[in-house]
Amino acid sequence: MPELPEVETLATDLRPLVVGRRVTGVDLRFPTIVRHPEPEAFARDLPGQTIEALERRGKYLLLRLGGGAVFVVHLGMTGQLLHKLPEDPSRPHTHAVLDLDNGTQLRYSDVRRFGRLLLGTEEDLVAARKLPRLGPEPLAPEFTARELYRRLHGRRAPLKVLLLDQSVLAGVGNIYADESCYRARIRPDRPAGRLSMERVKRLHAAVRESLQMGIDNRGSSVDDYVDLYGAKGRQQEELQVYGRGGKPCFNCGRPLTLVRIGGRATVFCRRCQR
DNA sequence: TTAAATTCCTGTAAGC
DNA sequence: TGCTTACAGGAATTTA
Repeated sequence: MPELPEVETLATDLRPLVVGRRVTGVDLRFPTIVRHPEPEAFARDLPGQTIEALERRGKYLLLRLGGGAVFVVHLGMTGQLLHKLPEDPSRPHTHAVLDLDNGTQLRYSDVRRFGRLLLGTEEDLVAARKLPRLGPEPLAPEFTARELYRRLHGRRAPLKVLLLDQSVLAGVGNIYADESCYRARIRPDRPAGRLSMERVKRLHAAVRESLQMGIDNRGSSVDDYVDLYGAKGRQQEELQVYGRGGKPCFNCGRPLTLVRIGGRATVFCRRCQR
């Protein structure tokens, strides 16, 4: 599923294709995928807008338009954004198609429909509770181990739960949370607020390395994730623990433990992670 | 404020 | 073979 590295890959590929382009038409085939404003207003207001910049924030894709407006895409679990020509066949579960002024199309498909499309100013979307307040960007230079320590300190929830909490840290999902804990050699069920500064430093480095490796490999395609052109990433081949419950740990050979933490499947090594 | 539980959604796979 | 059921999970929402 799309997490920070997958959305970053999409943003990097998409930027040169859409920045400077004007949206000439919107075909909204499954209107409820639009969460703000009303689908009718969305389909009416988006055409005519020019995409001036494209950014990633956490797992969100922000396409900045004129006048302070922003077109927001969140892929949920199975959302896909594809760059196509009008004559290309339409995949199943294509919920929205944007026509661009160079004759190409941006198509959004999403089997489970956990994703969402938004349109408005960032302030309005936050005020309407459609765009949550996100924690820091894990890869930003100003995000330090001390900052992570401060955000975890005093919290009683398991580390895994807080790594998944987008208001604590933006962009980490189930795959990279498990991979980061393994890399840091910390049990994901440990109360986050009791970790020593030394261990938080290790965690901080592990989170950043796990995410950067994901970006370098163009994302993990464990479920439906594909890039703009429908191609899979390579990071799923590098995963150490995610999806490997019961299989041998690559470090010590012992079977990896599968548990549920915060309602999420969590895999870790009882010997290598303490 | 924090934490835990529930909900949304459908394709896939396991079990009978 | 064909049916039922459990499971996958990001994040909003509800409850405690």
